[in-house]
Amino acid sequence: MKDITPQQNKVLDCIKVYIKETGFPPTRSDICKEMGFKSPNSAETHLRALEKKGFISIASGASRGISIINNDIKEEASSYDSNEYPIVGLVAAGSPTLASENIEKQVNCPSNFFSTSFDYFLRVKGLSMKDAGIMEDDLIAVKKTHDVRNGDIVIARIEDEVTVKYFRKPADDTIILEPANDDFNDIEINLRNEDFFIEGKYVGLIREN
Amino acid sequence: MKDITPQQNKVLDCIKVYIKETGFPPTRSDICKEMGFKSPNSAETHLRALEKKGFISIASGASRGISIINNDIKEEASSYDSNEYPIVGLVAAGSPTLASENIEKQVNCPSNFFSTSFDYFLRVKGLSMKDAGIMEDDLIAVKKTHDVRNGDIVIARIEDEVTVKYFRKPADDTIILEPANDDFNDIEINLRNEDFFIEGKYVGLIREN
DNA sequence: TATTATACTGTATGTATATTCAGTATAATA
DNA sequence: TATTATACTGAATATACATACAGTATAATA
Repeated sequence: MKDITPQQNKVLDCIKVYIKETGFPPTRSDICKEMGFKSPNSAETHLRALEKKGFISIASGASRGISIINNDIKEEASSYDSNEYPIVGLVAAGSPTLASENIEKQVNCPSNFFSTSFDYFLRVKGLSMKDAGIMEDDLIAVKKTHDVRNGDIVIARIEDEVTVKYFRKPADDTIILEPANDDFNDIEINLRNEDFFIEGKYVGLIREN
Repeated sequence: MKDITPQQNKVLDCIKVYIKETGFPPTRSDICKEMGFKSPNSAETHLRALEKKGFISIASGASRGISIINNDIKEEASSYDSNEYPIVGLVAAGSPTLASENIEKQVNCPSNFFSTSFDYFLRVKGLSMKDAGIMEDDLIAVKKTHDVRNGDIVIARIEDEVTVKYFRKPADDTIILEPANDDFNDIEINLRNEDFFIEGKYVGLIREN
């Protein structure tokens, strides 16, 4: 797949949208209307460029004979609004969370399952968030982000250990991670001394019984 | 959706195949070739019949302006091993659990999502099962069954009220429903006096945050 | 410097295509 | 019995559409 120019990309998008909305591809004239061109040849030349670069195929002589060449498997999956998500189990110390050796298995789940999109499931160890209804072996849907607020339940990494806790930041250089269980104590982190990293945010939960 | 004749079904299939193979819909003439007709009007009348019956839509004046109307969600979903499950909200007293007035919405979820198959989601009210990690507004995956054992979490109906509790049957005519919260008391049911019914069994949980 | 790719306008044309009209025939309703 | 739906052939036609040709202009290569 060769490089596509911004304008050609617009034309390609406009074709995709047209097909999605009508069920059939546009004519040169339709593309002109959508793109604001005044000559059908503007559309024609863009189409030939897109064809040459392998993004579409054009059936000769046929009207509306444009078809999108789809070598993007991801997009296909998203059109059914469903994806495979990894379940991350016991995270090995020092290895990246989503490294293949940490992935327990993949599960199929609609991508819009929770109100917020998410990136993977984390299997919970321990009962430190018991009072928030998060139990041992539950699957937490995690959205990879650094944008967390006070009160959010976050997935954090301190040194080499991954933990799930309430997030609170009372000062610029201090973070407090609070468990939801009286048997556990708050964890106070001094950002100047400790290796601390926010892996993501808790956006949903699944429990298999 | 009205009845479709065998011949109309063949035409509809041939349109679907054509779109799948070329990326755009056929002309009347294309349909004739595929079906062996000798007049474009044969295709035209079939198209108009299919349009009238709601299987396709035809854009007036546009070439290849046929689009398939897809109202068969089940078939699409099942091929991805996925189904629509109802979320049952506040169950109106006296009405059957799955009556349409109780269904909050339908959610798409793979049918093998939990280790046990299930029939619907119930939205939890109250905190009586808090210590079992079941919180207010959680969605419980419920399997309709009467086969419940001591220690199972069951969805039960006492008189006109639906409740989620631990199940225990100490004697043939007695059932005890135990909450998982010290603020609540056990419910003891005498089967000879009370109207009691097991709606199903808790097999999984989903929480949207 | 010449060439090529991009990015357009504007006109023209043959044909691809939808669509109507005129028939024929059969089976199922009213 | 008349009507309507199905299932076709065959011909005619206006127009929807692809596509080629003639330009203009800019930026990027060779």
